[in-house]
Amino acid sequence: MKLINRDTDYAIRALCYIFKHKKKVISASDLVSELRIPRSFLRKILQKLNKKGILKSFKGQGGGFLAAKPADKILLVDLIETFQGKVSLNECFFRKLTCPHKRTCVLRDKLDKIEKQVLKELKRITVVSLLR
Amino acid sequence: MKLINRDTDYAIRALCYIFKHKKKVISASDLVSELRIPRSFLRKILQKLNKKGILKSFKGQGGGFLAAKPADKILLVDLIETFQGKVSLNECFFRKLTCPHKRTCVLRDKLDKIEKQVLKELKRITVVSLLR
DNA sequence: AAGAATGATACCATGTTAGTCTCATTTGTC
DNA sequence: GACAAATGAGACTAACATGGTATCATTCTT
Ligand code: FES
Ligand code: FES
Repeated sequence: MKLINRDTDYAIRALCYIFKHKKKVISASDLVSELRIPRSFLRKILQKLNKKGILKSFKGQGGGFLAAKPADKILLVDLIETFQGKVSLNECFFRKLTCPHKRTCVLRDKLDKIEKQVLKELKRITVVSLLR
Repeated sequence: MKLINRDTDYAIRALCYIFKHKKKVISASDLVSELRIPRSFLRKILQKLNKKGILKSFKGQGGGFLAAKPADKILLVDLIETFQGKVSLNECFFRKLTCPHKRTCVLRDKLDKIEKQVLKELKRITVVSLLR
């Protein structure tokens, strides 16, 4: 049961590197040799970060990526949702249909509470807070 | 990202049924027709609960299962760990080896804190609290 | 001895995760 | 303009996890 999968993890590392070299345009190649992440995989991740407006991309020779917003505006929870979908700890299994107990289910209630706590914490973690 | 998988979910339903019919020995067949869980799958789950000392089993004609301890002594977290392994939200991916940053990693620190909170909550939920 | 139950365990189908590959497009430099 | 260096888009794949099935052995009651 992992809160963070590999895509998210790599995204975090890439972002940290990019923020540590602010102002310079960083290419996928730079990141590959620095972070030792498989090239194609990393490229997919960078593209996604670009689409989400977290990075800005520049094509062509000398191109690469720049941060599109300040590090303290990038929340961990946004990265998680970008690569793993909504944080949802409390999906009910009942026959794959909408669960008939949804309104009254005690377990659902309790897990919802836990989810809210986790979400609150995840929203407090930004890329700045990971830069050490 | 689910906190509870299908095995655990089924285990909870089975336990609730068993506790609602305390004293009677409940066979897998009873549970199958009541809960509409695939027979073989449910049997595997019941066996595991037995091995873990949460249920007591009786073989032979008229056999089945009884709760081995009171409902308020069965913690949700125990069920989760029985079927899904230790709750561990903060596994680091770094090259599948022990991570060189383990001591200093800021992210690890923050996720550890979240994990502790979740664990604390999960320990407060028992089967009693799910019986409504 | 027969039948009803669980114990143990191997097997299988499907979905998810992590990763690869190819080709198209854009851009800077000569 | 040609070419090389970069990203964009998206199909494809290998390995693993999840959810479920099937089989045979063992035990217990009658
Ligand atoms: S059983 Fe469906 S929401 Fe709880
Ligand atoms: S990078 Fe390995 S524990 Fe954080």
